[in-house]
Amino acid sequence: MLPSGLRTMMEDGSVKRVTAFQQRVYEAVTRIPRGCVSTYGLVARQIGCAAPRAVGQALKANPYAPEVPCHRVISSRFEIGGFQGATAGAAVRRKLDLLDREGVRFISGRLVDKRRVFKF
DNA sequence: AACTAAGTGAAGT
DNA sequence: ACTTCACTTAGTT
Repeated sequence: MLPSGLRTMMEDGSVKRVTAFQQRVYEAVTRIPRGCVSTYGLVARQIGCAAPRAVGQALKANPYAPEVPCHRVISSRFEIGGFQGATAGAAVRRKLDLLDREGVRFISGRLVDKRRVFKF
């Protein structure tokens, strides 16, 4: 059971439960500008968390897409990372497409221009 | 107790 | 430079 202050009513009437940790993750990710990316590790460091995997878990549960641009978070080795619960397949291709539309390119699974990494 | 959308370093190819 | 592999991390269920 979660604290009662951490509920969010969605437009369709459903209620999503968002933990304090998730709110910290979403707040940080919202600051990543269009055309840039960050990494799970950098987001974790930014919010004072030592476990980047926990950031991935929070983004997987992101109820605020696309307002919280979770597609702009990739792995520290400049690989694409996951999207909508998948680490491969159609969902990840959509993530690549979203980034491509913002001018962020990947070649053979790796981010081309490392200057696009937003350092907070 | 088990499971992660990860990170790191080490060792192999 | 690339690919595994083992180990670690901490938040959620």
